[in-house]
Amino acid sequence: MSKTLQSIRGMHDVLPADTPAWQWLETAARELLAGYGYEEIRMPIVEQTELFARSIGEVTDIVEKEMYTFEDRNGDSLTLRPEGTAGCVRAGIEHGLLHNQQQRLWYMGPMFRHERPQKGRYRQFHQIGVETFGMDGPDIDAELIILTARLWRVLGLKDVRLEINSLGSTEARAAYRELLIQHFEAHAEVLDEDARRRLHSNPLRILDSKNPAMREVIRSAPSLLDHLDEASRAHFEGLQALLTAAGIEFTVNPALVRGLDYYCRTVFEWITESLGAQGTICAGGRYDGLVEQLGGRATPAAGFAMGLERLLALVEAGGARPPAPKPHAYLALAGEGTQAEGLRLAESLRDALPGLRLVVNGGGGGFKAQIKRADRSGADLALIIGESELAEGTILVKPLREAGGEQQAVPRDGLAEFLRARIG
RNA sequence: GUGGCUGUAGCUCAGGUGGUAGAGCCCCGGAUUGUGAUUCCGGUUGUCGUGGGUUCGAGUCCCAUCAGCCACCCCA
Repeated sequence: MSKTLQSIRGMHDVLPADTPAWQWLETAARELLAGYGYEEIRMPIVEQTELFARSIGEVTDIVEKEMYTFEDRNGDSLTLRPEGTAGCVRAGIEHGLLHNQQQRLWYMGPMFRHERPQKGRYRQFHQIGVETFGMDGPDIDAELIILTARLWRVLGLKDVRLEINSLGSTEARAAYRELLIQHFEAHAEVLDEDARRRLHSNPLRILDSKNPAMREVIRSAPSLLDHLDEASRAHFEGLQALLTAAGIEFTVNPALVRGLDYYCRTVFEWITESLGAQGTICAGGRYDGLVEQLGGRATPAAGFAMGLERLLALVEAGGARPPAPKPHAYLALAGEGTQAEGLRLAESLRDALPGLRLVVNGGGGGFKAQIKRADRSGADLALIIGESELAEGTILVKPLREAGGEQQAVPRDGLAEFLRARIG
């Protein structure tokens, strides 16, 4: 007795009913990124574990408990990528794309995190990542945000808002962190269990707490924005001016922190209220120190990633239905000798009409059944060859969608021309 | 990793207090010889997530396990 096999928890098949939506989203993103001069890069989905430990941060949740890590046959520790930036930087350093150059790159593909699945969160999920290198001004931060805003327009997304913040330089961020820990330690008696746990792992997130008992201690905490270094302050003000000039609405959220250690200065998140608890559809920021940290020459960098499952869920929630391509025609073949003739005809039609979407009946079946399949296929036309058409050298063309459409016999030699006018 | 809810035909779901399973949709066939989506008639479909236990007997009770959904945590 064989047990039925199923997919791994949190890893889902994308079925034919859903692939049109995926392709629509992917195509929209691809075209938009090309329009801004971004080039695609493709990396392996497996990297040395050390790469992620060194980039994302040893004490982050991702590295501590969410990675799919395993031993290669030769004993190396490998990991299924939990995000794309690390691999992209590694590839850029390895192939000399970054030193003294400007790059605008993007990639798309699956990422893996061993988390408890819930709405908008899966163990295998898909991201489009965009990374820029060699540009240190707020202009490129603004470009990244502006292009995502355009993508939302293309996709018809409405319920999204932008939050931005600045973490300051790596040094300023570390100094502020210490200040914050001191502040909360001084008021340890009012901290709840969550906050105590986060005090040393992620003190900035305590600012996010909704616990009313902690409202006062949070309000009186030092603000990150008051402790920015001068250069970061200028950078952040520059970004805000550029966004305003571009007509992009945003709110500054001083509590916005990204979970990955490598971020500095600008961070941003696109958030929706329409998806439940997992409302971040796109997030990113600047990571000027990462390239050097991974062994390259110091190179300014900024980027973001968007979650495709979440984007698609949002498109769905908004009621938009990406179109599924239907066949133009369905070829029904009933009777002696019609199969060979049908296949030959189909190939000659494909030669003459490269964009033609034509389904040839397979698996036999009676006349009635084949017409029925033609209807089910969604095709506009049924092309019918029975024994009498075979003898006459004609094809019966039957409109399936247009009201009052009459079927007509078309000579075989004229069929391609006849169809040409009817396919987009 | 923690918690709540759920798991019956391909799909959506019924199955009071235990007595070995149903509906709709879908699919297939038929309603005069070669014509779909409507109508009528007929038909197929299940180891009731899995494994134990209680019982004369469990879809129905108990335990475990797997999976899904939602929330916490964290994040795209």
